[in-house]
Amino acid sequence: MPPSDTKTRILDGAERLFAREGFHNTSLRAITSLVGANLASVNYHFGSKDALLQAVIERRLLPLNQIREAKIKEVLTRAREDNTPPTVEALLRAFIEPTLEFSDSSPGARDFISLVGRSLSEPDETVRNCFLVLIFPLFQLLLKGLCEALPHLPQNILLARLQFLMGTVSYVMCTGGRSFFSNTELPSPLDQKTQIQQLLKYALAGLEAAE
Amino acid sequence: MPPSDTKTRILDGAERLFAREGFHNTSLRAITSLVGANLASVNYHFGSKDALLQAVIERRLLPLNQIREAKIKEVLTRAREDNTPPTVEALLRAFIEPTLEFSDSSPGARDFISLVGRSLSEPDETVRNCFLVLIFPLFQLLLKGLCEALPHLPQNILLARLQFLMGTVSYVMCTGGRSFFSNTELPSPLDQKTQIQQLLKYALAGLEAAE
DNA sequence: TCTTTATTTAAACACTTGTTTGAAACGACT
DNA sequence: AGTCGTTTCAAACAAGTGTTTAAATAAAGA
Repeated sequence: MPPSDTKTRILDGAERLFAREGFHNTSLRAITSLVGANLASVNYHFGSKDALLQAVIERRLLPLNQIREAKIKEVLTRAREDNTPPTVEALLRAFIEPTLEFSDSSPGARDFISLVGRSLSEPDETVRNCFLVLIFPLFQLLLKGLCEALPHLPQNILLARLQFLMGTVSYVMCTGGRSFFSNTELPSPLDQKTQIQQLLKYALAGLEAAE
Repeated sequence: MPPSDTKTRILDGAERLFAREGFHNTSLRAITSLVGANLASVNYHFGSKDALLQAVIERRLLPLNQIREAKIKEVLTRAREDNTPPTVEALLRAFIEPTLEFSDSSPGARDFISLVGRSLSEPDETVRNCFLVLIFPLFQLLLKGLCEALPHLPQNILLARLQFLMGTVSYVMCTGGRSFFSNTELPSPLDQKTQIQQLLKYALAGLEAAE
């Protein structure tokens, strides 16, 4: 038996509700009653609502980031071995693909991804920083890779473009592939696989555009 | 004297706080005490907190959308007159540039833009729909324009790419040009003007990329 | 077995939330 | 003057918030 069954049940419920209703719009009572736990157990196991969010984030983001970091580093070292600059596409794939595989790995993971996707535009600075702190090193590594891949472009331009990329990635993440505009007057949306292909093409062209 | 001074003071305060702290994290007491109004005046003038949000949004978004719609339609009719497809760049400019001019028009407008920028990833569906309903016709018009500009690309692919664009635009809008990652280890960010130039280049390349 | 630690529970706490009330103050009009 | 519709105000309302408490229960070790 794991350290505490209720502890992970609370994590699961919090993940789900934080993702679907937002952090401030989710009460501890909603979480505990969803997973059949006592209200006080949240503060017993986690200490506070903020600490619960922290735990929800770290449980999934730490391992995910480890995978993404390893993949990006692999691209970088391989390029260094071959004495050629890394390709933007390889870097993008290393960053994006693990996220999607992870998103498909479990139903809770999908909620989590949309939670992370919304983190960039989270108004509450305390909440936002919970995410940013964990994402920043990866962001930095990716920027470094892009500088090697596109040495003819100034760093601050690459920084701006990388942030444009973060914008679309976080949008795709928090919509979970579905469109917010569900309307019969619009063409039917792409399936997830081709949507990702398109995302890669779109971002690739944007990042590599002439200055 | 306008219908009620407090009414617009409340709108201003709500706009500012909704943008900076988020809708659910802003209390009516915070708004009224910020602008020196009585708590009950919100319900007197607007009826409810939700209706206040609605009013905040409509006050600025209706005129802004009118401008954007006019500019896009102008591009479309001019292209039809010349019997040539509209250019993607002209469409993009018609969509993006009015937003930025508007954003610089007053300090409150800047807050408002970041509020709108976050709307796409707003977790609360009721809140999100306040924005989407107003943005949808414009979105549809822009898609139609893109279909004319890039007739060799399938509509559903253009739809996906337009949503990617919305992701980066809303990111730029809600950060207000500033980066979330403010760190000395990063290159210094672009000034706003060149950031917009870069955004146009980035989006243009992404939208026009081969299928 | 008894003892000690870890966990769960119901109840209460102090506080904030959006909303409503009814009286007071104001402004414009005759 | 006084009347009428509009606006402001302090106070209260009921409901919901995160957190704490102290007792009850379960689990584990000696």
